[in-house]
Amino acid sequence: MGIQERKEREKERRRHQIMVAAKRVFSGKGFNKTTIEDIAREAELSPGTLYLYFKNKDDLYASLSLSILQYLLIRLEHIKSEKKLNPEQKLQALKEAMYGVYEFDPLILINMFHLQSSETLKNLSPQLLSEIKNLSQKCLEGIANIFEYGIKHKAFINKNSLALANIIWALFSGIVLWIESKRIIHNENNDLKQALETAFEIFFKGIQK
Amino acid sequence: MGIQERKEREKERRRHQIMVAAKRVFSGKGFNKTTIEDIAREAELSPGTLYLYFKNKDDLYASLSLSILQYLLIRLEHIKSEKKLNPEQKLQALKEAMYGVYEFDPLILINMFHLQSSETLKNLSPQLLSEIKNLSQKCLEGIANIFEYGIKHKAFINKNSLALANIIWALFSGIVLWIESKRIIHNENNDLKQALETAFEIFFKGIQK
Amino acid sequence: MGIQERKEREKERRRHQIMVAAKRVFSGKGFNKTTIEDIAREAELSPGTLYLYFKNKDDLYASLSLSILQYLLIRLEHIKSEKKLNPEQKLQALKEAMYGVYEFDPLILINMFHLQSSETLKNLSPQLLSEIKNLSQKCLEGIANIFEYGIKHKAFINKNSLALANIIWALFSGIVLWIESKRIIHNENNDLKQALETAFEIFFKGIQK
Amino acid sequence: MGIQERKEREKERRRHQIMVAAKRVFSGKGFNKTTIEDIAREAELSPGTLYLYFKNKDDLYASLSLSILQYLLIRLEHIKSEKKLNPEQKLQALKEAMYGVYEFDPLILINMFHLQSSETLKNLSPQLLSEIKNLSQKCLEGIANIFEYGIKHKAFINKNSLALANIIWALFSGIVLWIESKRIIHNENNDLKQALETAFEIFFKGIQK
DNA sequence: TATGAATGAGAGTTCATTCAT
DNA sequence: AATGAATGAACTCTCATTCAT
Repeated sequence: MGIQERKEREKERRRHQIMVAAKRVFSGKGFNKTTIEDIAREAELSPGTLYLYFKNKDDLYASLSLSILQYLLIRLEHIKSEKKLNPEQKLQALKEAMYGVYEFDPLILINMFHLQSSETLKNLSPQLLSEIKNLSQKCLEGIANIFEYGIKHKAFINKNSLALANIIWALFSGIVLWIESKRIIHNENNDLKQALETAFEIFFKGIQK
Repeated sequence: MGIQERKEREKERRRHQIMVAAKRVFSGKGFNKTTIEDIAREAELSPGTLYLYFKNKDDLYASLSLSILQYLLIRLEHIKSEKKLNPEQKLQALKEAMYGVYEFDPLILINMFHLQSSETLKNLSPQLLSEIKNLSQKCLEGIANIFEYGIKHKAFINKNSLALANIIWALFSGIVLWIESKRIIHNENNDLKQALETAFEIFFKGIQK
Repeated sequence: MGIQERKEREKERRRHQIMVAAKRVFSGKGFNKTTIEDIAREAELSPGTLYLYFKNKDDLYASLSLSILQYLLIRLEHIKSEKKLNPEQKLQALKEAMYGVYEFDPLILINMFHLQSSETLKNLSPQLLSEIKNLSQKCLEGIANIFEYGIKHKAFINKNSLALANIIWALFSGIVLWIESKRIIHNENNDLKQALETAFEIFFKGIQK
Repeated sequence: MGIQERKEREKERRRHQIMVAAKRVFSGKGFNKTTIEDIAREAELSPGTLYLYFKNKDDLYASLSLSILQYLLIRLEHIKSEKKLNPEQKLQALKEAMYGVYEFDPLILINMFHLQSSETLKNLSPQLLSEIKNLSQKCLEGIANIFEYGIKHKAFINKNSLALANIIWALFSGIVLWIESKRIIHNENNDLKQALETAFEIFFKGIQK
């Protein structure tokens, strides 16, 4: 049992090591220009080994997203459980959670949004796809829950809370991708934090009663 | 003279024919899964012919974006020249222009946002890249101009107009991509128009004085 | 009749114009890197037109050699008809003829030696190949004739004259190609004339009785 | 340790196996008509495998030349170290070395001279090109050394020894290519050995004091 | 479990040649 | 006679994946 456990842990650690390497390479070169060998080299493993831990390249890519969604979900559940916060404070907490997700690992986040908006989605294994769907669904519900709370307390305008969640999520991803894109196209080093701050400020003002 | 003209027109038509085919295939399979032969088959031409009209696959892909940006720019200039509109009406016009862009050709728009947020950008010919930069720059300025107008008229809160333009652009792209992504992941057929409508409503409310 | 003749002459001129262009391009880029379009552009004609004058690319390439062989043949026949020269003087004349051939058009000459030593030979039309064979045969005989003359006059050692002709021809081509190759590899600007001079001097000394 | 060594050896063997196959195919069809797939098939490997051992087609082609130059260099160094030979005997040894090089592998030798006199040179990797330059430079110096020796001993006429080396090298390559070419054009099966013999005889006579 | 050599399908692209005008 | 747009076969090279060790 102890041995089994240790093996389990070691396996998990190996998986993690690969994901860290993958994240770095994907972020630097993008999905298509990244080769399995690049990742293997970065992880100091052989290409074949990667296939012991991930079904294929797509799966490895998508697995990165799972970790960040899990992190976000924890933050959201934490917000939900904070009974003392008023609606506005919850919104502030959401903003911080989102920025926290970005700071937690910008590269992974960008990866995830790329994944979200890309053809890769179509090639995932059904199982992984369903895990992602499941998690992102839960996250959306977590966000919606915050709006629900504000609406119930007559602090926010009466809109469908899930619709609001989708919009704020789209806003978040749009900003992250657009800022990143400007960095590539224009070599501008725009300040994401500032942009997010402003966007949320406007959004919050926009939904207040 | 007449001959020259006719040839010019035919050449343009051929280019168009290829772009239409490309758009369809790219939208269906994504950039990387789309092969030149796919497009050629769709356009009922031979693969070699495509290279008479486009330097390579990247260029063809990016060319699609140019057309839609041009369309948007025209709409924006039109809004600017409408002297009788008050700030709120201009914002409404912007919303309609954006939705118009989507309706003009949803597939191309999605293509463009994919391009914007992807590695493909890094591989474009400098010339084409600069054309895109140039056009999108002008579009952003066009949007900023609307906010400028509202700020000057004390209708909008006093924020940097270009920052606002970036945010609304990010919001727009985020929504389009996110809705599209939900269509793929969840087979949901979400209503983009409704989402845009709500998002703009909130945003407008958020920047009003 | 006059018309027919003029047409004939114009056709010949066009052929010539193409060959001149081809020579320039082939010399600059080598056979394989040269495209038919390159040549057409240089000749200020369209690709299709070239095929009215030459069966294909190989033929065009080989045709260049014919002209230079013809030139050499004339020089050789001239030497043969010079009854007043002694064997040594004839050898000197041969040397000058060869250098003359080089000067007549170095590019074509190099082209021809490349052709001689290359795979292209295998792809020529039988007709063109036989023309080349025929002409080069005659040239070799012309050279052999000079040696024959020297042997008969007891000025040269008694070797098979055709064998000698082959050797001097190989020496000539070897030097031209080798000097050219050094120019490419080492960026050296070796003096072909000097090398030829020395080589012939040694050779002549080597066959004297 | 033993494992490492064995792997090294096997890798070398694989490389060799590919080179043998390449040589055969190149010789039969020439550089341009030879496809990577041809070579792979001949080597009983897959096309991809070739790229594990050679950077590209050009590199594979050029690598063939390296082996023969190395062989020649060894022979030349051997001649140099033979202190008992007089100048004439050294020349005889050079002749034999050259013929030995031909016999060592006629196909490779012809390949190398083709390479030398062709556009392919322009496309080699700088590294490989410099290896070839280096080796051929050393070979030329080795040959020049023999002439030097003869000149010092007053056996040969006083010419620049490197110039003589270039000439004999050009003569050698010229003969090999010309004989090969006659084999292709005329289906003659000329005797290279005889031609070389005669050529060297004349050359030697030509440089003797 | 880990390796990494080998695979081989498949991609983008080129260009000699054709043929309707 | 001249054009040049269109063809499409053929090329080199890449790389995700497998499997014997």
